[in-house]
Amino acid sequence: MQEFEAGGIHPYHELLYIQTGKVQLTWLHQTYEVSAPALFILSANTPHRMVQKSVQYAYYYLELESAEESLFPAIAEARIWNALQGNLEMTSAVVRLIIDSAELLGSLIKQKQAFPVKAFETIASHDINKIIILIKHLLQTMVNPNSQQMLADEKHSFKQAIIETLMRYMETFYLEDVTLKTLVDQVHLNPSYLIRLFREVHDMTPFQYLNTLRMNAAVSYLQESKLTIQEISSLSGYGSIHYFSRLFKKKYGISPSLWREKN
DNA sequence: TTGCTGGTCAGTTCGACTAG
DNA sequence: CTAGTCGAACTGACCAGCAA
Repeated sequence: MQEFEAGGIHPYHELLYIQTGKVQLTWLHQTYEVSAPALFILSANTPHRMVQKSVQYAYYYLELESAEESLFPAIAEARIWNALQGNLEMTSAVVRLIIDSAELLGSLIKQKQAFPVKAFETIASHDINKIIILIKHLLQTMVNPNSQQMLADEKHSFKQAIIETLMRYMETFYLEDVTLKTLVDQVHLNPSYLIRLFREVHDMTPFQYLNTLRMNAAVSYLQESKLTIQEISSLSGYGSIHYFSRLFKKKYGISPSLWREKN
């Protein structure tokens, strides 16, 4: 079988529905091997790659416009939903509704030519909004502390998903100006609670983790390049050479330039 | 369990300085 | 002149404690 591959990274959110067959999707360092029906929700600017795993398969994907984007679940929520794919509890009325809606949307896309463009876009937009609202409703039910369905391991995986979202974010954007606010915006939690949660799961604060990433990058630049300390500090995500130099000395006991000489 | 508040201190920036 | 260090001042991340 010649394997088909699709995917990439896009500045808009995406819905990916597997109608028939079996595929493998890699998204945010997670690999999901699923059989139809499965509906993935892919956040904007997150790389993903899909590989076919059966001879017969069919899928469609939709890029979301700004109106639908405002409704789109946070990355942490998307992670939880995507992890459920291929193993959906079809006896759940809400899950049934979501899948039926995705099927209907697929039928609509097939008959796209039968509608004026504007009419097609309006109908599709309503279907997309319905699907997103249903998914968010289902996730809220899952994470509601009063819900009977909320099992201990689900709670754990929810926290894990939030922390992993933050870690992947910092791994991707460590060169940018990452602040507590940008992290908060990723998962929509209270800042102090976010830090407590991160420490609980990872035994370090978000910024300790970020600095570890940056320092690792700096060390490899010192070892493998002839860049100046100024350039390395910038390429490692430090806004200021002064701060980088001091942080480096604190960690390794000597300045960056001396470290390079000795290594 | 989750979110908020206020105090503390580490993180960050900036300007001055030294060495080569 | 460039690269790097140091010290002072400011900012905001973090923690502890409390409330809902």
